[in-house]
Amino acid sequence: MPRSQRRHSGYEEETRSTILRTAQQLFMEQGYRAVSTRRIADACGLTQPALYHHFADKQDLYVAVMKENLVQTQAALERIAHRDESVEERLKRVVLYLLSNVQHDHTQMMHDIRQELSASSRAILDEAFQTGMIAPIRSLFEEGIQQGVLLNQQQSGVSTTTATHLFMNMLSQYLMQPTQHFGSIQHDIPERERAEEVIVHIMFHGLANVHSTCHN
Amino acid sequence: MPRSQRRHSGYEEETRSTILRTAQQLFMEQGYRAVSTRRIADACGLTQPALYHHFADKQDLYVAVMKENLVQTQAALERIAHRDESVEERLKRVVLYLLSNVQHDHTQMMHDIRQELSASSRAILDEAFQTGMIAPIRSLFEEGIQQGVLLNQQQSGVSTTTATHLFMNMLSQYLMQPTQHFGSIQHDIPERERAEEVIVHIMFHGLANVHSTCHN
DNA sequence: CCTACCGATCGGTAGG
DNA sequence: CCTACCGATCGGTAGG
Repeated sequence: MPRSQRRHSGYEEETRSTILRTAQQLFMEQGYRAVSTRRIADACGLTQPALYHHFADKQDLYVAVMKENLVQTQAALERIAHRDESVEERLKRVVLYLLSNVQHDHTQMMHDIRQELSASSRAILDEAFQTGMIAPIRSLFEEGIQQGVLLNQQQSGVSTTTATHLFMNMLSQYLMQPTQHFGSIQHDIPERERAEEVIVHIMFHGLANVHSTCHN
Repeated sequence: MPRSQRRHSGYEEETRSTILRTAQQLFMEQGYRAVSTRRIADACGLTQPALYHHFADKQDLYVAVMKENLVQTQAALERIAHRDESVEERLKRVVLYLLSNVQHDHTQMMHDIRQELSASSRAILDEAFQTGMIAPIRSLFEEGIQQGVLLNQQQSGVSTTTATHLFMNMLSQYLMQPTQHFGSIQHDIPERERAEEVIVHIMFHGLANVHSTCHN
């Protein structure tokens, strides 16, 4: 349907969602500080002051972007969690989802939230991050423990929360923006397609040779 | 010994090393873009233009900081690698060293190198990073394979380079700057003191319950 | 949603 | 190593 048939408020909503979508991509790629409000506006075909009709300030826009991102992520992760598959299989799906749909490096997001935002914005995004990403993944680890396929904290010394953070940290390697030619580092990450196998395998079985460690 | 007894060139060297030390700490904590040259100068008790007597520009300072950092890291890691201990034990020492002495979040450094620097600075630091951090840790993984305690790439599907990057990524969780009150996230990372046990344990043995997975 | 503009701050230079 | 200053860019506002 052509844009000219929409009402004015429809225009506003469409513009707002364009800004959100554009800003999300830029913030994900480059982080809060490196993305100026003018670059966001340019990418939307707007002037920079126009952004301030839709969002109070840059922080407000960033918070809105991240909240929407995390709400979508939560829905997707809970859909994955309810599949009738093994915990291991579902964690692989989580990796695949996060790599393809949530391209935001989780350590960069944590850095931005902690270093660039006010205490109130920080509190809002902390909540959304816990609920939208940490909790759904952590419950997969907890389910693995209850099923007896994963060691509990007394046995392994690792809480499900720590396991979740470590799990997500392992993703960041595959989320970094490739650059024109970063020499050997880029060349040294050839297994992008099998990231879910690698990460979940290490998380479950590690790299030890069982013939030398399993029978002690 | 009082400063007034030093020669002029001694002054210059001392100032240069003060700048390097100060800038290192600030860049580590906050990243390239968030640290202005004026803040570095202020922290050194200098005016901002004085920095340009010692370094061509901000990038040049950043490169010098990181190169020095990586040279020290390489020396320390190679000392650890030559100890007469198991690969597992030496990897724990690597974790402890990196957490206490190289407080720079490795994903933040990669981000800065890729996003903020010119191609030539990028090439220089890529080289230093490969030589100073990746290579020493990777050779520990390779030694583990040769000793038969770790699976090789054919067996695990994970190259030693990938293992090294994942290993370092797991550190970032413990390297993030704590903030005044970041709610549950800060509270959810209580095992800072045992980071080396947790990380190396997962890297070797994973979290699977061996009674349900080892005999398949 | 635009034009026009603000003060602040950035990296960097001139000149001594 | 300083003072003084540059153009560029930042986030944000005024006024329509």
